[in-house]
Amino acid sequence: MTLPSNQPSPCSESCCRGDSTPAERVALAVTLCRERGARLTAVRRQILELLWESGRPTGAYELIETLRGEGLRKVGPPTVYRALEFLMAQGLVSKVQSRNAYVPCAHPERRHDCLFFICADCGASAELEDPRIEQLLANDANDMGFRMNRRVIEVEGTCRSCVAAQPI
Amino acid sequence: MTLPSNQPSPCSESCCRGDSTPAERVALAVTLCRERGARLTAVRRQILELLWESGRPTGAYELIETLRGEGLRKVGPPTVYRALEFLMAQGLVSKVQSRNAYVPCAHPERRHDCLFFICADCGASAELEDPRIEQLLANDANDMGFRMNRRVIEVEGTCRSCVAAQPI
DNA sequence: GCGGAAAATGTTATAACATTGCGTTTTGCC
DNA sequence: GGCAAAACGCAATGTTATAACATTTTCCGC
Repeated sequence: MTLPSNQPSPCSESCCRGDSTPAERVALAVTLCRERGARLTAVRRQILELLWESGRPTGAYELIETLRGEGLRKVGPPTVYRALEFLMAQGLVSKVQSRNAYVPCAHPERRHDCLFFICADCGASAELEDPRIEQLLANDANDMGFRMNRRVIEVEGTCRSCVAAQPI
Repeated sequence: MTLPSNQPSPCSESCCRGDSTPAERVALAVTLCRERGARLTAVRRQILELLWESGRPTGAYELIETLRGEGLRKVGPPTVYRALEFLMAQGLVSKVQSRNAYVPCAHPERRHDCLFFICADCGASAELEDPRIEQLLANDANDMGFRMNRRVIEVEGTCRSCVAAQPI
């Protein structure tokens, strides 16, 4: 499958691997980490799994609650934050800065910053890639003599299904 | 002055009102608020002033410190957060989500979300407007049936002068 | 000016998010 | 098996933000 490189590609929708199960997502993560010689330990894997199952940006303390509830584990904040740090370093998870929450990344095999559309109504988030925006940002940075590292793009609004469900 | 509408316009640089003093910035804010029937009270004005004087994204608690230091006031967090909320509602200030910090806006007269370039080295931030990026985001949102409200775009990197100052 | 409503601010406490420091356990490797 | 490095558990604490309620200030019609 080859996409024209100047088109945006939605990544949490029905295309891409949008229909993959959390288990499949985690399996991919396991493979990637093995290839990279990175250690996807039990806690780390569990947290990634929870994020995929959650389906929306999830806070660190919410993850702690869930872990404590489901397991026998006694996890503290540092454990979770360290795991999230690892997952972010591997490109498996991204932080939604405007919500202090974390989402799993649809394309961990490619290293890129994510672009998120977050529904204020249902809380769901969709990941998108739009190389045209990347390009413009890169150009703007270049024009200013600015050397770009990371970038955050987050759009807040109402998703299709919540718009549809709304009263006039 | 008429700018071609499809060009990005840097707003904390030497163009735009980049050479305005904090006092001039505050004066503009006073005018705008008067026009709008919004009350730019003492605390609110002071905080806006501090932000302009600071020259970099500044945290709420840092503002509290400074206010306590310079004045006789006994300001608590709620006071500052309420003031920031007001200033943001008026488009006078914007929050840098990736830093939990606040910056004054170069163009309070126009209502728009800001795009920031933040130097990881010196902490300075530059505001930019790029209608082309806005347009692409709007199109992407539209394609997904997503109704867009707010958006956050923050680029982290190294600014021109810090790049220049760096060892090879 | 005066009284009442609305807005803004002060005050205390607490919620929510994140990190430090240090000791213990697990893992990879020779 | 033994060692070093990495990961984890744990307690405390730091940082950012808000809730709830009392008090003060401002606006506005009279």
